[in-house]
Amino acid sequence: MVMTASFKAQDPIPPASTIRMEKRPFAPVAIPTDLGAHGATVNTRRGETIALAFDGNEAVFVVRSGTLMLTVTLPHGLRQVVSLFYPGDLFRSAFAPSDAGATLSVVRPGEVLRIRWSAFSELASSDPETTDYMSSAIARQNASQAIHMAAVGRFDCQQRMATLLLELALRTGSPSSCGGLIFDVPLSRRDMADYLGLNADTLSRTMSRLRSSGLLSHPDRHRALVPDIADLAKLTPAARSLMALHGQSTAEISPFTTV
Amino acid sequence: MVMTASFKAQDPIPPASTIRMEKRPFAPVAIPTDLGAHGATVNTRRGETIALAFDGNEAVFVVRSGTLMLTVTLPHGLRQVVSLFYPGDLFRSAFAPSDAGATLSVVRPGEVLRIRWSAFSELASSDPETTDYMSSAIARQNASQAIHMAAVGRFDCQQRMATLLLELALRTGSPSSCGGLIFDVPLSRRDMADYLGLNADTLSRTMSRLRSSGLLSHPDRHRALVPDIADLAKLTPAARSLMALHGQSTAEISPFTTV
DNA sequence: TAGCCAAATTGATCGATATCAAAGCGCGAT
DNA sequence: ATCGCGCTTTGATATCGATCAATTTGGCTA
Repeated sequence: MVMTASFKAQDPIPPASTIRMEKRPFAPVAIPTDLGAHGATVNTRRGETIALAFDGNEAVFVVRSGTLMLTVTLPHGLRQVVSLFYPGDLFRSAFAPSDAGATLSVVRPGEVLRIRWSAFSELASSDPETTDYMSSAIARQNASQAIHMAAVGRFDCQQRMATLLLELALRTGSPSSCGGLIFDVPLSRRDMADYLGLNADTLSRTMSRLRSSGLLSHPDRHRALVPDIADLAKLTPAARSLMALHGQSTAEISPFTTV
Repeated sequence: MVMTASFKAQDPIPPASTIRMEKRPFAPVAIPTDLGAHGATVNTRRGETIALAFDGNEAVFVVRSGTLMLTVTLPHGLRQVVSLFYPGDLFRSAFAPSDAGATLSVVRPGEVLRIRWSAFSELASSDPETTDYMSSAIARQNASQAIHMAAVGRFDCQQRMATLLLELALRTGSPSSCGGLIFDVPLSRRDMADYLGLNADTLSRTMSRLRSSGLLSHPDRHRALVPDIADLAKLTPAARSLMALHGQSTAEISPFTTV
């Protein structure tokens, strides 16, 4: 039945209070265990490029471990890292734009499941577990992309840097023996800059500033140690959203004040 | 069967030629005609905010006509228009990030189908037409978002403006009686600026510059007339990608050179 | 261990865009 | 028709981040 519903018709510019979504944590839906039976398990190597199509077929990639990165390169060498894919994330070749020099590559080695799109979509329409997984993964990734968009479009250099670090910490961090959180920073400076829409020199400078203010230290080039994650969170306006998205109960990290 | 497939393992930085996706036009899949039977048809009014949840239920919105806009507003009043939804596009409430002041609002009046997520997902797993529609809409939108990301992250002011204008022209433009393409510009300057990650003043200035160079004229404030779309396309590095995405055969618009 | 190359850091300078402020214009309300 | 408010335009100035260039660091190979 079609009914012309009563929408919440409001003033052109509604009061802020009415426009917020209620808190809706993204309960992670696990990768179906038998998904591996429908495709190939691939051990990825750092720096490797993953072909988006194989045998002319579209594919779906499911990240079991490690991290992938989607990049577009437009004329004039304009390069943008569109998104990062962490364990549990899903990527379909058709998500990459045509004529945009899109590549999927490995920033952190791990295991990726590659499944023919035809096989995957068939499975998704017959197996509820796969359906749920796909829906929730896509929803979570879209929400994540929205935050990333806001960061690149609206944050200043330091806020962007803090956002990326917090994202990495939440996704792959683990408590360090000497207190604080330690995590891999698998991206090169250039990749980070291209992810954040910054110049690599500027990014390096910003990182040095964070380091010298004691928010962060580098045991080695591709690792970061954050003594107090709450201090880092204070630097990015997206802190609350990131925590809602990338998990860890807020309690683990609080108390902190969103700025 | 699990097989550890032979991936296209390449050098850390592969030659550009190997990393491009082959041209893969996004064949639009039409909105299933009987989808209306599963939800409510809503006539949207300009400026109206659409509640993302109703009765505490998640929903899916399918744009039949008009244009919607997803906005996030983070602390400090940082506002970003994340994406625009045109006819044929689909939005699920769970695509909006939590704790990010997300709103869905109407920039161009039209008709939107609102369906409970529970009903929609059930339908999607039983009706192949709906499954296909959902998959293809999401793929197309993701690809579009990737281009938008690159524009905001890497383009200068004029390139971003040209990108938006080309996007609008491709999506909603129609041939004008006096030659050229005419189309609605339903967004306010501020909304455009927030979409492109620019300051509204700067955007206005850029627009004036385009106008005075004859690439564009404004019959009225919310309309634009582009005498030669190819000239506009020359200004954005994303021209080819946009055309691949937002349709119209390239022939209609060529000859143009991508820059 | 030395040597080499790519990546990262750092400094100096420049420029594009943000910011601030003042008109100008359009549109709805009275 | 007039008024008044908000959106838009435009100018003057400030600033953050980009660019260019010179080192330094790190990692790999011989």
